[in-house]
Order: sequence, then structure tokens, then C-alpha cells
Amino acid sequence: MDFVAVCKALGHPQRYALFLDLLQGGDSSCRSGPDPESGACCVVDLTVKHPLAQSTISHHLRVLADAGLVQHDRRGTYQYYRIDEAIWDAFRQHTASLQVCHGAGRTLPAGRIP
Amino acid sequence: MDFVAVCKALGHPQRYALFLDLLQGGDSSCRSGPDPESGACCVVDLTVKHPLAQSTISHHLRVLADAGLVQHDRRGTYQYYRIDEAIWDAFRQHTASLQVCHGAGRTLPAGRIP
DNA sequence: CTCATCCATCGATATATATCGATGATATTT
DNA sequence: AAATATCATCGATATATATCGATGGATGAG
Repeated sequence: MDFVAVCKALGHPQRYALFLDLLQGGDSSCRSGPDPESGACCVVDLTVKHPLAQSTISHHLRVLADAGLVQHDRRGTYQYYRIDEAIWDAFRQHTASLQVCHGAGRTLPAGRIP
Repeated sequence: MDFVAVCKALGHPQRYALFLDLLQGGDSSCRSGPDPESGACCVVDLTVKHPLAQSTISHHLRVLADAGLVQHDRRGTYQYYRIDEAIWDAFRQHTASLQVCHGAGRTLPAGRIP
């Protein structure tokens, strides 16, 4: 899991919106069949819900996939996108692990100190 | 806390490195005085540790500050940068709250389903 | 006062990104 | 086979970002 790459992928409003949509399993306006339980979304559905051209949606999904956040598989002419939970969990865990160091024992090197 | 803005700020390798440095309180090579406990870093220290021009470091710190991740205060000619823990905690909490929806009760609208 | 240091800002340049429309590949339907 | 639908890729363009060196303001030291 490349933390910086994931941040970069999520650091764009439209892409984050797509990501949220996938996180929520595409909700009610997604016709994702034949396995609605999987929470997958196809590109047309996303194109309907987001104010972007189809090619732009496709591009953003590719960026998310390159960052590892998203998987996809074909079913017929449809391409179903879904969150890669392992990567997302790894991201969340890494984020949780990054804490401000409150240690008091740091040594200061010699030099001009204001 | 603007999640997308924070992600964008962290979605750059050098900026992430600076962020980690600040998280760790600047560690031993930071002469951050007069309050080493505060975990603050001044720009020169960061310039020494990172392979970037001073103006570039300054720029990245500004991006981090604009995202709310980082605070700074002057002491003499030095400018001390530190993590804004409240914002960072909010980011971590928000990240933790974003989970894949495993709900099974989604409704499917009428339409062509492959 | 004068000099040196810290550092933000400016100007310039190269690279990257976002976005669209058009095109074409693949698969399904008729 | 022909028509239709999904979707990735391509080409083009506009905008944004990263990076540097130079400049100058502010502050502390001598």
C-alpha cells in the first residue's frame, strides 16, 4: 500500500466523490447487477450520478485503480468497479498509526540556537 | 477539516516526508529551540535534511499549512512549524469512519441489467 | 549602524493533471 | 450480420504544480 499514492488519488474532489460512491456500494441509483450485494458499480451508473464525461470518469477510476484503491472485473459489456478493502484497510491502519511524537527526550545538536 | 485538501497536501512524496519529519518532532537533527518539547522545526533544519531548495521547502510548508495540517510561529528570525494535532486527529478519525458498506438491502431501479 | 541569517515571495520553466469529444474494441441483442 | 451499448484509449487544450534561483523584508549579532 503506497500511502502517498492513495492520498494523491483521493486528493481530488471528483475522484473522492467517486470513491465515496463505491464505498457506499453505489447506493440506490446504481443498477449494479447481477450481484448487488457486492457493492460494485459500473461506469454508466457513475456517469449518470457525476457531472463528468464518461471518458473522465473512466480516467479517474483508472487513477483510483492504479493507487490500488479499486478493483474491477468485467461482466458482459459492463465493467464493475469496487473498493479493494484490503488496501483501504491498510490505508486506514497506516493513518491511525501516524501520531505526533510527544517524547521529551530529544537531543539537541550543537549550534546557534535562537 | 477538509479531507480532500489534506489528502492532496499529503499526496506528494517530498511533502509527506516533511510531514513525517514534523510528526516526529524533527528528531535529533533539529535544533528546535527554545522549546524542544514542542516538536517544532524551523525551515533551515528541514532544508538540511531534505534534498530541496529552501524556497521549495517553504512552498511545501505553505501547502501543508493551507491544508490546516501545520501551524507556525515566529521566534526571532526563525519560523517554527509544527503539526496541528487537532486537524490531524480529525483526519484520522474521518479516515477511520469511512468503511465499505456491507449492507444487503439495496434496491435496484428498473432498467437493463446485464 | 552594519552585517549576516532566516525565510517568504516573485518570476521563470518544465512537467503533470483534468477535462472533453472522437474513435474503436468488445460484447450483447435483434 | 447488423445494430446497439459499455467503456478504454487517443489527441487536444487548458490549468495546475513542482522546482529553482534571485530578491528583499525582518530580526538579531557585533
